[in-house]
Amino acid sequence: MHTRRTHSMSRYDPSVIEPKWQTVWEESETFRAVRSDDKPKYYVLEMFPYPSGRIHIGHVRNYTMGDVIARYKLSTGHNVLHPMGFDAFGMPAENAAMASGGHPKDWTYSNIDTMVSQMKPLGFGLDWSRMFATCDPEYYGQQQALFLDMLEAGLVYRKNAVVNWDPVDMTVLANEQVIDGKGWRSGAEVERRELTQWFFKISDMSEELLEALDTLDDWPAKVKLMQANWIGKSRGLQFAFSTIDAPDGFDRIEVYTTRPDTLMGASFVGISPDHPLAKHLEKNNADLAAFNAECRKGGTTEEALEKAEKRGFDTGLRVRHPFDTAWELPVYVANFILMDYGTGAIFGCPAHDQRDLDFARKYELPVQSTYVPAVEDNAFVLPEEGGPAYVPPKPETVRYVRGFAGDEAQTGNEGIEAAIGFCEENGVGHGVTKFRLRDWGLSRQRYWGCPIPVVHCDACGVVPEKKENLPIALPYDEDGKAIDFSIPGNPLDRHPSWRNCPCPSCGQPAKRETDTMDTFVDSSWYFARFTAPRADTPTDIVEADYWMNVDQYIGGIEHAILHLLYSRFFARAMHITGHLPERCKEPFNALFTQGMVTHAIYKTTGTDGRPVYHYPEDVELRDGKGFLKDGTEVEIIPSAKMSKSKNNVVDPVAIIQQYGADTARWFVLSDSPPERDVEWTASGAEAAARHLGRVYRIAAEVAEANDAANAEDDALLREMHKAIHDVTVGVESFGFNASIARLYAFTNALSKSKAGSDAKRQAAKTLAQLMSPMTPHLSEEIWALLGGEGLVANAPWPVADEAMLVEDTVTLPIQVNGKRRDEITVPKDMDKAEVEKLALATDGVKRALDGASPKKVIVVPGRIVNVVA
RNA sequence: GCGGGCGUGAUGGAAUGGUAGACAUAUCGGACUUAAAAUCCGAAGGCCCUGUGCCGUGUGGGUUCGAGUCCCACCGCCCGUACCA
Repeated sequence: MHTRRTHSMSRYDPSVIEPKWQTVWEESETFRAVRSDDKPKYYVLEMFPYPSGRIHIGHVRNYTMGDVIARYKLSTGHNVLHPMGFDAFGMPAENAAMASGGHPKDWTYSNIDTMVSQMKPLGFGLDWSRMFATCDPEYYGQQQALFLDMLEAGLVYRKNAVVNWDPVDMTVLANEQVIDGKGWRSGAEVERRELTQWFFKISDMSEELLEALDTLDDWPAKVKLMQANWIGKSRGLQFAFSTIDAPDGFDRIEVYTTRPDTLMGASFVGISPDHPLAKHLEKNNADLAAFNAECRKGGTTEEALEKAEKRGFDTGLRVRHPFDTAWELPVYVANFILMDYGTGAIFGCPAHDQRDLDFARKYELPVQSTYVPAVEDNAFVLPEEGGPAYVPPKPETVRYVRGFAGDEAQTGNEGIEAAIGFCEENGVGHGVTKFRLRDWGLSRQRYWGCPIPVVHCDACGVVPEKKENLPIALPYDEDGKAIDFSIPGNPLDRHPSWRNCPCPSCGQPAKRETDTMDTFVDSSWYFARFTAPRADTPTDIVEADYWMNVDQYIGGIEHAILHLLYSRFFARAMHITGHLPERCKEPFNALFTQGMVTHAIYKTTGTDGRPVYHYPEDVELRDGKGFLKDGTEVEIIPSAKMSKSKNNVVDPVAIIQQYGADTARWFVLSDSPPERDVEWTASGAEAAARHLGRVYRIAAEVAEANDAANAEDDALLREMHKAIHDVTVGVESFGFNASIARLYAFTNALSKSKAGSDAKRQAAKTLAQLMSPMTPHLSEEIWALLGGEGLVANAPWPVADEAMLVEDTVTLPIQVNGKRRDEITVPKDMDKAEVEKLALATDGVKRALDGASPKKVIVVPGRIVNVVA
């Protein structure tokens, strides 16, 4: 058996070992997912990558975590589906074409080739046969079919919506392309402009998407909380102010408020610059028109709107207070009111809202409290007397002074309900429930996306394309001439022939829709497509029924809201349109959000004044400062998410080539808890490689050893069972770093053990198995070396023997007043009174008590004793 | 601005409300070596009056027999903020 000499196997050489086992896995189809009723299925999925060019260390971290789970589940007897694909549509491909010529398609597929060739040497247990990219016509054609089904089901509609408009480039800008309110290329001040766009009716599902969060037991609480806040269910009062001498059609202004209990403290009415009344009034009011135009400048992000200086314009119009017709309130147009939320109009109560108070002080409007703290507080200053706005949380008890519910102290929520009741009784509006969640605008005025499969016909209007004509594929060129991507705007709009098509309804000449879909659409159903990636319908219901749901989904916390919410919506839409079973409405059973890999950004300023970003490998660090090769000092921005656009990415390929895939995998898992962000540093990779070499050496020695069984065996086997237990718990709870720490300890124990060869071989084989999800190649090698049966990848996961985990005695720390003073070692199940007696007799306790008698002794069995003096 | 999260030695981090710093990195010392590397063994939170002493988990309060952990406030950083993916 032992024909090879220790000498020849004492060196661990990943460049030989790793390709060898990868070939074995591939030839034996170890990770090929095939439907089977023999074993329970397990679907593990990591959020698929964008093909930015090369993989970075964050990808390695993310996909290694998923691979640990996939390999662990395989060895616990599951039929595992672990696929990989590419989220391949999007702006960077167009930007690349714009910057350096070429075609987005060529750029994208070339990047995919590169990234696949970089991922394969990492030895991930993936079913590569299921791979696809969302820019494959076979994928996006099925997405178009889905869109048509959703259109038919009433889940899609058109309406006007605001976009960022670059008035110089005459093009729509993404939020990312708006920098400090200016277009990134032209530098022109961005304007907000309305376009007719396609929308998914996600808001119809607000209530359901909110309530179903409670069923997601294996999702992080923080993600559920973020989604709940984003959906933003609120209870409030909707009513109308009647206007005085207003233009025709504007005799009422509808407002929505979540604090109707502050109605008697109202001081002004505010409307959005995009409110129909504001737009009407600006026609005859040049100053207002100028003010509104000013408000419409700058980007459309909520952040930009909220952070902008709060400004208002007095329209001169007045409304009557609903409970006092003599009480008139001014109507302001205000830049902080969003047309998209509520009715686009509010009333301001400065006493109980800091933003309204700032506004009131700026425009010298009255301030009047409707409630005060329930308990006397000398430090409290009324807002009308110069204090800050008094804004207690709704469940807090207050005393109403101008409310609707009497004098006795009550909570804000009670006051709100009383106010709604009073208003309804008196015919002033009604209580309503509203959601913050808006419908999902999916139209993009860009080339590199999935074309929206509809046709505009002069006679028939907007007509869905026929399914038999799908896919509506993107044209590669302009009828033989290359598309010029350096011209701003969507090339589909100016394509000579692609737009022209017969109307699917009447057959007359018509025009294709040139908007493409938001790339979030592509990523909202790819998980379902992986169950049958070549099907000629969006899903194969038999395959989907077998493989869905995703049992474990893994991805970045940055996707906590949009991607995950859109996917939850799509799963429901796919059920409604017959593409997924009802039980798949929540498609992800368990979610794990891993932290981001961050790295410093190195920045200089180019001759044109724009920032230039430098790769870490081009920067030399000296005394905390960074320099380029030519000696130029760079600005160091401490730590940010790795991003291609900032060039602060670290290429893992060098580490893989130098130390091997197992070292890279072991290293990215070993040092940090997976949910936490990590500042990337390669220092330590060499030490990780040394450790794996040591494990191999120990295993090789054990394979050669020939020592009789002895008294040390039991201790080693106990260590082994404890390691099995702890590593398993770690892997199941994403505590990979804790599992690895435990494996270090077990390796040290094995290395020092004087046990017999049989016990050592058992321990070493178990060590290889426990390491196999993280270091699969090394583990296969050791497994084979020690005569393991078959592949370690397929070997049943070891089970800890409970009897071997139990200790007979336990060491209890003894505290006096919470400070550790001594310890005792006692039988595990010694009774409390006995433990107390021994504890009080220790030198440490006697010294600390100094003759005094203890007031109380707390004995926590098996954990600690605390003497209270 | 708003929503969510994080903060522990030189460094990454460990710790069901129960001995803070496991495990590792870097460092230092020793063994082996002509030497170096590799390997093996060991040390190590801070402070001083060197006592079985005091302090110590971003800052300040609170709950508790006991707080890194729970609660409140603040500071700093990160993520998201609906057209980056």
